[in-house]
Order: sequence, then structure tokens, then C-alpha cells
Amino acid sequence: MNKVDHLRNVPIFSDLSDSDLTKISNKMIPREYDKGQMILLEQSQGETFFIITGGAVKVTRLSDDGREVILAILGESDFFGEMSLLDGEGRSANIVANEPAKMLTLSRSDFLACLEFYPKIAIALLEELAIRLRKSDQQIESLSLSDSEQRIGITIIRLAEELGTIKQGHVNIQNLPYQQDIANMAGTSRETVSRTLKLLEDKAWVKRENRDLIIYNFDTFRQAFS
Amino acid sequence: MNKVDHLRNVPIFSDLSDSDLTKISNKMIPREYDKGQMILLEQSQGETFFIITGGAVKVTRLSDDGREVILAILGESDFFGEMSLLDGEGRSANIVANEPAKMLTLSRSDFLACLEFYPKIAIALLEELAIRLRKSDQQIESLSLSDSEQRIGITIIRLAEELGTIKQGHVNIQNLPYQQDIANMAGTSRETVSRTLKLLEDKAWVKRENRDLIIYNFDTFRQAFS
DNA sequence: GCAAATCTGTGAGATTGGTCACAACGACAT
DNA sequence: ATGTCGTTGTGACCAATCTCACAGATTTGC
Repeated sequence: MNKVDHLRNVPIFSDLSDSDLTKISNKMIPREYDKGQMILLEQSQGETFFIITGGAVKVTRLSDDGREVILAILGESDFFGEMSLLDGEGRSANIVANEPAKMLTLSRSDFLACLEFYPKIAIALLEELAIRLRKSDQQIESLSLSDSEQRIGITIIRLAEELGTIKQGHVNIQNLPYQQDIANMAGTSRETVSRTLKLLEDKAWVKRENRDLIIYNFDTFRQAFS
Repeated sequence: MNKVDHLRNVPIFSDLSDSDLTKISNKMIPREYDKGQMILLEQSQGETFFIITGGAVKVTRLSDDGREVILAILGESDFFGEMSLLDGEGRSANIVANEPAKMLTLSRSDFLACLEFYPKIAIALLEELAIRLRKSDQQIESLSLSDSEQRIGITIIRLAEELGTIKQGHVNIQNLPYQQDIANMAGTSRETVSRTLKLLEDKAWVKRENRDLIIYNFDTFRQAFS
């Protein structure tokens, strides 16, 4: 898959013509990262816009004492780095490659030029930020009001929507993240995730097979937790 | 203060010329709301963009069993309603007038027309959404990692930044919200807020006087909690 | 393919903070 | 001033869940 094909899949570029996409893609530089590699460090100046063309990254914040919150897991065709380009503040989160990952990157000036030149991109980006804000608000609600079982359930739903595939009528999350990462997404402890997954399996809501998680009836599951 | 003066204070309109502001202001309809009145209901279609010209509102989400999360308190020159205009989803939050409040409103089509016609507005709005997203991420972090005392401290900082004034070198929050509202912002219970405020007062971080909260040394206070 | 490192399961306390119950307080109307 | 209503303060209890500890399973690196 070439650069233009990758760009076409990204929501904020999907309205553009092939010739425009080509122009933009010529400005983009491909990069690769190893698993576990830090791509962006909190505090550093944000000077680059990234589009993921392969692999996955996690967006985190760290407390002084080393505990981690995972704000999101992003995969192919997702993008990041736009926040500090937009408001000029330093980065507010770290980005780590969760598996070997490939990116296309755009410099600050090229990115801002795109926004000015293609108003459609700006509007599509507004839409995307609105969606993210909505998700963040849901997250705040669930952290404030739900118990650990519900929060873990909601986290599984998020993972299924981001990473899941349909397989024999069931939703399948291949390569379920480590329990510690799920805990850091759900705002709970690793041990509680372990116990809760067992509980969900006992209730026959889900099944674990190797490193996959199968959700038997996704609609029911979703209703039970949101 | 006339409509144009109000618009000039709103970040997303601040780049426009007076003649442009006048054009936009002619499309805007003023409205007023009583204390406690519901301005927007979750689930309803979002068809209007609001700018606050006086008073304050709270942005909330409710659980089925009636518990409330307060996502933000907005005051003069803040705006809301843009989210569902942008992504087309239904509203995700309720808006309630926290005190008597005045608004200027813009219809969906006029708002979107503004975005198309004045790319500067779109870019300024991107900036504003980036700021909000950043705040939401901080909130998620504190709900995930901090204990109730820290969360309440952070909530007080948020309130001070939104509503505070300087008075004899101290930051003063006039008319501190009810403890129940602070609890709903901090993701804790009303009783814990009561106990924690007493604790902060015992430590001589803050002082309560009538319905005001005085923060003795805001920089120190901020450092202690973030 | 083996050793080392990392991840997962699980029991047993320890703790935070939620809930309940009720008293005290303040504002406001009659 | 008195009663009413909404807000705040406070003790006591209890439940959820975090922590610690360690064994067993799985993955990774050489």
C-alpha cells in the first residue's frame, strides 16, 4: 500500500482528491518504531503530526510515582500529535509503540498549511476532535460513577470497537492487551482485572482462548455495561 | 454591552473584524434562562450553538439512578452546543443554568456556514477543542490516579481558574458552589468534600468566609495538587 | 530449547472512602 | 421570632478494591 492509499483511509483526508492527497503525501516522511519505543515524550515540544500506517500505539500519562493512565490505544489510520500543534501548548501525553509500528509524519508548518489551504480538513478534524471529546466525557462519567466491574466492561467495549473483528457471529479481540494495560485504561488494579475477567468468563459473557478474547453477544454485553 | 461586544470577547471570534462580527451577530438570537432551568437535554438533537453573555451553566451527565457528574462549569464568553453540530451525534450532556443566565444563540445552519465562510473561526475552534480535550485528559488522569483529597484540590483549582478573583494577594472564589456540586465535579461524595474542606482549612491552605473560599497561596496550593 | 523475564491467578489483610443517620446551621417567608 | 427547607458537619459502620505476597503460566531472548 502506498502513501496515498494510506491517507485515503484517514477520516480527515477522505474528502480530498487524489491529486491533493499526492501533494500532501509528498510532504510526509515515513518512520518506523520498535515495540516499546517511546515516540513522543510528555513535556517535549509538539512539532510533528503522525498518521499510523501499521501497528498500534498507546497514549499515556504518567504520574510522578510511575503509575500510568492509558488514554487511548490507536491503530492503523488513526492519527495523533495534532493537539499541541493546534493550541501551542507542550504535549500532554506520551506515545509509546505497543507493537512494531509504522507512521507517516508531517511537520508543524506543513500541517498548519494544510489546514489553511484545505478547509475541508479543518472541518473534518473538528469532527474528529468532537468525537474524541465525547469519548473522554464518557470516560470521565464511568470513572466517576461506575464500579470496577463496569469500568472493565466498558474498557473491553472500547477495545472491541478499536481492535475487534467479527468471527462466527462473535466479536473477537485478537491479542488482548496485557491485564496491566487494561487496568491502566479502566482506572483499576491489575489484580482486579484478573478477577473480573474470570468473573465475566464464569458468567459466560466472554471466553478467553490463547491471547484472544471472544465476546459472545456484543449487543447484550454492551447493554450490560453502558 | 451589545451583541458585537460580547462576541469580541469570545476566543473563537476574536480574530474577526467588526463588520464580520456585526453580520454574525445579526443572525444570533438572545435568550434568557432562570436558575436551575434545563437549557439542553441529553438525547435531544443538537441544533443550536450557544454563547454565554451572562451568568453560568453546568455541563452534566446523569446516570440512570440519578447520580450526576459535572463535566464543566461555564461562564461569560464561554460557548457550548458545538459538539453535536460538528459530529452529528445527539447531545452527550445536559446543560443547566446554575444561576440566571443570558445567551446568544446561532442556528445549526448559520453556525456551519460561519465555519465554511470564515476559516479562521474553524481554526480557532480547533484550538479551543484541543484545550478542552487536554483538560478532559487531565481529569481522567486525576480520577484514575489521585485520592479524594487530591481530586478535591484539583477541583478547587479548576473553580479558582474559572471563577476566582484576586483579593489582597490571595485567590478568592466567590460564592463557592455547593459541596454536592464540588463532589460531582471531583467524583466523590458530599461528605468527603465536607471533611476535606475542613482538613484543608486546618492545614491553613484555605479559609472559608461566608460563601467564599480564600486560597492563601495559589502557587503553593497548585503545586501541592498537580 | 532453555533460562530469564514477564505476565497471570489467587488468597489474606489493610484502607479508603461510600453510605447512613442525625444534629447543627443559615436563609428566608410567614 | 418561629418554622421550614436546603445545606453542612460528623460519627460509625461497611463494602469495594488496593496492596502485598507468592505460585504458576506464558512469552521472550539468546
